[in-house]
Amino acid sequence: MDKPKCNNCEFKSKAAKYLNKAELENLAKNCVSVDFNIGEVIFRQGALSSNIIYIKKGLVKVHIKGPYKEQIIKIAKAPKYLGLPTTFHENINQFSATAIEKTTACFIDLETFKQFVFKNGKFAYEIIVELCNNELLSFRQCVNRTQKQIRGRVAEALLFFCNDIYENERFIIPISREEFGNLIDTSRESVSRVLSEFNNEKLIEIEGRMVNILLPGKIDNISRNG
DNA sequence: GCATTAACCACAG
DNA sequence: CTGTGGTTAATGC
Repeated sequence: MDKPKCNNCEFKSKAAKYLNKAELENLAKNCVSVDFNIGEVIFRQGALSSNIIYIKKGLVKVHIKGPYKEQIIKIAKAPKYLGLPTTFHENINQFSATAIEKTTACFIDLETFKQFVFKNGKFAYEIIVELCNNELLSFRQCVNRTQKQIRGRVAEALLFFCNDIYENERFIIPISREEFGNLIDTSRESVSRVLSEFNNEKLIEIEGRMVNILLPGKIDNISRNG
């Protein structure tokens, strides 16, 4: 844990770029940066919090308790705000976040953050843009989870890792098969099966968690057509 | 009926 | 933690 120098932060959010010098100094005074190792909980559902959390670096899984089990909502890559949707009206976290890669997160005092929103329109606008994107994403995830079959959902998840997270056809799946299944709402067995199908069909190469997408076009097709 | 899809179980690395 | 095979239930021709 250390005091960040927000002024010349190399991971400054799009919104924070609109903060002036005085505001950035104020932010620095009311914010701490914390490093997390893989598997460490960044914030936990049910715990009290008066912070906005900004992921500067790393990869995080967002999860929430359902009626039966813990459910992974999404994988979120830095840079991104995470504590946002609930903290304005609630000071109890409504979901949890856990690091799945080495991650650095800033904990920003809620009152300080609110003042920026009240007084700096451009800052607030960028926050709204991020929220809108989040909402759109969760709408899409909702439709896809319900309407696509498992092959489509696995293909979609592979493309997500490939395009949105690693920007590379070769990558290492950052979660277990169990968690993969949880994320796309299916069993670990089905994930295993479909991945080896794709492997046998020469669409991907897979060895453990290492993936190489050989035919992104075909995978994209499967993803689209469910 | 028969085929497809996917979950659950069990067992082996 | 994974991969695979058998079984079972639901759904759609």
